[in-house]
Amino acid sequence: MAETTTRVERKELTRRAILDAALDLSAQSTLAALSLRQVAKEVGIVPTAFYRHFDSIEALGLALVDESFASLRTMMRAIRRGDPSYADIADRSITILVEHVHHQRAHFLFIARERAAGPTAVRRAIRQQIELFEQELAIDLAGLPGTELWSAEDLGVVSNLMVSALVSTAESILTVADPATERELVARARTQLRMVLVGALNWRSVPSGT
Amino acid sequence: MAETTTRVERKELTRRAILDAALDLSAQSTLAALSLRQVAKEVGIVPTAFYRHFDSIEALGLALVDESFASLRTMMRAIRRGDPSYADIADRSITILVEHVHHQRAHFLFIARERAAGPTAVRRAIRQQIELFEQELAIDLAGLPGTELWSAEDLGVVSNLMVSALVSTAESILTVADPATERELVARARTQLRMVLVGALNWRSVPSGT
DNA sequence: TGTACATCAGTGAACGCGCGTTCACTGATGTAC
DNA sequence: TGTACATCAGTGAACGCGCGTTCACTGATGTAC
Repeated sequence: MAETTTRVERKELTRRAILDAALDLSAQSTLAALSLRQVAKEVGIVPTAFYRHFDSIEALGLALVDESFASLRTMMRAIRRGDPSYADIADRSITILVEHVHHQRAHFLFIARERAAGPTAVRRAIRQQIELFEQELAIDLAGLPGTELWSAEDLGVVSNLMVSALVSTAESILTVADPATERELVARARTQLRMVLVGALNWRSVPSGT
Repeated sequence: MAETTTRVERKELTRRAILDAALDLSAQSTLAALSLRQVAKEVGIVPTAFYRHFDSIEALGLALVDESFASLRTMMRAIRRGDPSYADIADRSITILVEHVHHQRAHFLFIARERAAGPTAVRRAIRQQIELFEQELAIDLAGLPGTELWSAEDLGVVSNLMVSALVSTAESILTVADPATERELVARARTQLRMVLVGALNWRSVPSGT
């Protein structure tokens, strides 16, 4: 029963517990409606001890944004690995997205929610991260065969559309419970990403009125 | 200075004032963080008078969902009018969307926010309305030349993708202040909708591995 | 190794405040006759 | 048209509660010597 942890380690444990509790509790409505006292109670500390770790709920929210996108970046790297053809990049993106949505469910729920409803600083941080995500996807697209002549503008248009579809798919997956519906969603998302790539490769050659 | 309004008319005026105040005040964070007392204060009535009009803030929220989508349906009808070619339907959809986002800004902000963060009943109501919107778009698509052989499934995939892009565009427009950036967003959205249509018309003919 | 002092995560009382909701009420408007 | 009664939107006091934040504190852990 000897104490095996240092003071620094125990502080970090409490910090983690606060982050986890906030992620959990904010799911019931939103960060904006979450009280410091609820979090403290859930963690099992006195309300004032909260201040040893964060200045405010908003500051806590920014830390959660960082955490959530760290897991997204891991996902991005997984998609980028390997040597994907066009069909691959659609398949791989969706497969890995679905896997991460399940594995990091709380983080994805948090982002989906606070993107639109969080405190201003939190919303801004999330938008920045999604833009970054889009830019990285544009770089990936630039490495694919057939895109050599695309402008930076073209790449941006396509990656933005793909990210919109991915965000929308992730949000849909978060709201469905049964696996059958989810499989349909996933199949639809796969088709959509392929359509976007096909459309992007063809659209300049199509007369504007047809 | 004679009273020219009936009791019923005055009650309706107060109800409107409550809805407008809630739409306005909830923009500062979200419906979940909005108090009945704030609304009452803004309207200029005593907190308890709120109950003469709504059972709770959540009930008020559902009324706002109805209102917001009524304006969206007006938009849909505007898009559906006329005899659009493919190029037209993309142009017209974006033009009318942008116009309505400006004109009904508060309603669009409300939907964007509460879709992810509102009380459960409010979220569900919003999702239902967006699905309805998608289904109506699928019907419109079915009337366009070139889609005769598409299955209901195909129509659903395309309309879902288009609605995702439109929702994303509307949300982006709501967050940008300067007209130049907005013009870029609009141009991008136009290109995206055309790409989707081009992709949808071509994708079956493309070998899956290319 | 032992001692004296510093650090600091967590405590607990206290504060003033805004919250949703109850209740009995008021008085202008509406209605029946 | 005039009167007596019913309706009901809005009032105002009161309630118990959870909120964020302040403050002085405790006592285990860490550090200097």
